[in-house]
Amino acid sequence: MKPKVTIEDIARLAGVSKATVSRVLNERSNVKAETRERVLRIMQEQGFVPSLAAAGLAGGRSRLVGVLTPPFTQPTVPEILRGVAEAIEHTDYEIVLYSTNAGQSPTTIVNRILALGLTSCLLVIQPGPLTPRLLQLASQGLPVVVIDDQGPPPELPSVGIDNRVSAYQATMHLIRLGYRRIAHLQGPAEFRCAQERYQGYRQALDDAGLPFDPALVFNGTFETASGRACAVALATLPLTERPEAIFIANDQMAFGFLSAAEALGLRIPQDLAVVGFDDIPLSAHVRPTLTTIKQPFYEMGRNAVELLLSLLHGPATQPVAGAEGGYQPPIRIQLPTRLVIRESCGALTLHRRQEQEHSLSDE
Amino acid sequence: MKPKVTIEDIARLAGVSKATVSRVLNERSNVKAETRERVLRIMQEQGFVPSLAAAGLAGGRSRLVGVLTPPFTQPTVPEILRGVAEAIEHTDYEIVLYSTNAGQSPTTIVNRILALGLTSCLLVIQPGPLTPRLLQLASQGLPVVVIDDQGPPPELPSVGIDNRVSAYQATMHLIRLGYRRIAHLQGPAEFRCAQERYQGYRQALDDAGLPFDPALVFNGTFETASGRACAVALATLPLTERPEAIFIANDQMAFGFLSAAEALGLRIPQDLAVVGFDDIPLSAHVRPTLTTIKQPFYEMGRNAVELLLSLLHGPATQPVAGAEGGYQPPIRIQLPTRLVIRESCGALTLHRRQEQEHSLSDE
DNA sequence: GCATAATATGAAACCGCTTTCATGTCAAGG
DNA sequence: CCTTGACATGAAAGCGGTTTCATATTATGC
Repeated sequence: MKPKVTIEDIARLAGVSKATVSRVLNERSNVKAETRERVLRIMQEQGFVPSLAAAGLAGGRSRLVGVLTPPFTQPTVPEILRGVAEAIEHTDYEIVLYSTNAGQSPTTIVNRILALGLTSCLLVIQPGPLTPRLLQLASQGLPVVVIDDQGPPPELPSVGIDNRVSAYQATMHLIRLGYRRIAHLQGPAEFRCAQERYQGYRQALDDAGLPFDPALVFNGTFETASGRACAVALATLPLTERPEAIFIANDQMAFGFLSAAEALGLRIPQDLAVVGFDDIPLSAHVRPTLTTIKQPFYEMGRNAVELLLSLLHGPATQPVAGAEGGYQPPIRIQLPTRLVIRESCGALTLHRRQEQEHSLSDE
Repeated sequence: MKPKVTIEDIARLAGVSKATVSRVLNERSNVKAETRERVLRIMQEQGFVPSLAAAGLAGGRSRLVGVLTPPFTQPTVPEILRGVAEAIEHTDYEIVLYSTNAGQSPTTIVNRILALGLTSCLLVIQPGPLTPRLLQLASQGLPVVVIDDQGPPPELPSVGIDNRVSAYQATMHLIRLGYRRIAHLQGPAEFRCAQERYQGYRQALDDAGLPFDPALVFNGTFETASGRACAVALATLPLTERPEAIFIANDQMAFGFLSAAEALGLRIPQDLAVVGFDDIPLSAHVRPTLTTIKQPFYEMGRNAVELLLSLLHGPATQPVAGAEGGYQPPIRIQLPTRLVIRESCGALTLHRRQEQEHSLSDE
């Protein structure tokens, strides 16, 4: 291996001290233009790239962003990560990836990450509740940005969507299509987003003056299997009690629902309209294709990085633990979602739609 | 932020020197058992975790594995990465992720990675040819493992599959189903795997005594669009010249083919049987579901990490540049693939199959 | 023309750990 | 009882940067 070019080499070649080279490196203002030029040229010539490790050690802060992710096979993750990676690319930071692959305790992982001292900030992609440890660290000044879920009061700077409004739109879409008995398959209660989506659903019913029937709300786990279970449960309902449509809290469950429905001879959307939530890649390919709320995962990744870096550079990085005065809630970036209309909601089968507009006007 | 516990703190608390603590840390043998115990206990109590950054700096080698990947949205990547992440988790290494998101030159990226001095080894997920720079570095002793593609003679230690044999199986499967005119949509020539798959296809035809018709080989780019283009090209062929089946060099193109075929009124598998290659998640969900060769991506990731670490620890890590004597080709781990039979090849529609065997005998 | 401030640069300490080299200790060997 | 090692440990020198503090240089004001 060729010996690495160090700051010392550059200093010698440029006839200056290491300190000056370091200043050039960090774009400090107090270096004579001429000197800077020379140093930069030499660095260029020598192909010098400063060691992140050394810089981190010496400077006390590092140029590494720790990214904590669920397994990549969770279908929303790759897009988010793509956004993260792309945003990082435009900076001089790098990504250290901590995948919570196995079922380790998140707290353990977080501890390990930080103790390693590599990264000085953290990007957490975590659907579901945050660990107390993370909150504690953040309150101690660790820059953290969370993608996706958020505890009741926003606890950490985060990037996400408005689940309530999005769910409202999804449900309202079904209502506008003329469906009146609309079921909901919700996510697990510990997920904040599951609750919010449920609320959006309720609100839409209310606003449309539709009665709410608790029997039409099913509990899911956000996993495919619970979608299947829900379809089975629906199919066993007496015909008169069957809903005409269902808003399913994520696409993963919707897939399970779709496949079970097919097996049960339930035609989608003719017998039952379905709207999902997420718009992951598969959603455009299942049969029938899934009408769903598109989450801007890529943008979420990008925005999260930007937010994190602004936190890092920004002034207010030091919310002293326990400090009371001047509390301001953590920044939350809320990105817009979009309803993607495909086959499963029945909107594309026009004659059907017209029928429904009739029945709507009856109201 | 709480002040980090350093090796010095531990040393003081244990009443030993930093050097001794370091020895314990690195599991050197020459520490009295009693001392080791004490130090370990104190480290435990203090929740001490050594700084990777400092260790890397001081030791000249680091515990960071650089992983160079294509964008995560390339569908084969997440599974590989999952394998990588899981394998890493069992070690005390961490992953630094370099995603070649934008269209930057790979050489630039590689240079940057190494110059950063963070990582002392590299895992390259790169379909397609390797950059000369990478080869050069590897020959200088940088431990590198490549996943997937491989230049004509294996140039670097790598993990992958036997593309030739797998393609052979795919094609042979079609042949066994009774198809005789079998087309091939191949990947771009600069991809080694594309060539090998083509060879496997040829070989299968030969072995089955089927004539090879160059007009039935189409050039693709491994992207969806070229699958569509191929379907269009096929559809314009006079009926008599149309193939009965096609082996498509990757699933991505197969999807394009499938969707275009549908639009063109070409029924799969009745009018044309299709076999793909990769078995990415979508493959089980497109309509018709895709018969394909399953690549063990997850295992590839795991094996690559293991290979890389063994290279790192192993003795022969120093192939001095230019050294001639005792050359041994780089290790290649070849993982088995599997033919996954789904709808698109027609094997599942039995009656239909019989029909075809009839029409076959007519020829 | 000289005091004073602003600007540019260098010397050296330091970040947390590894490693070399020196030192100290103790058991075996003569 | 005194070597001779083997073993255990400590002191100190880095690793490649950053940062503080001091110093040298130049610009500014009166």
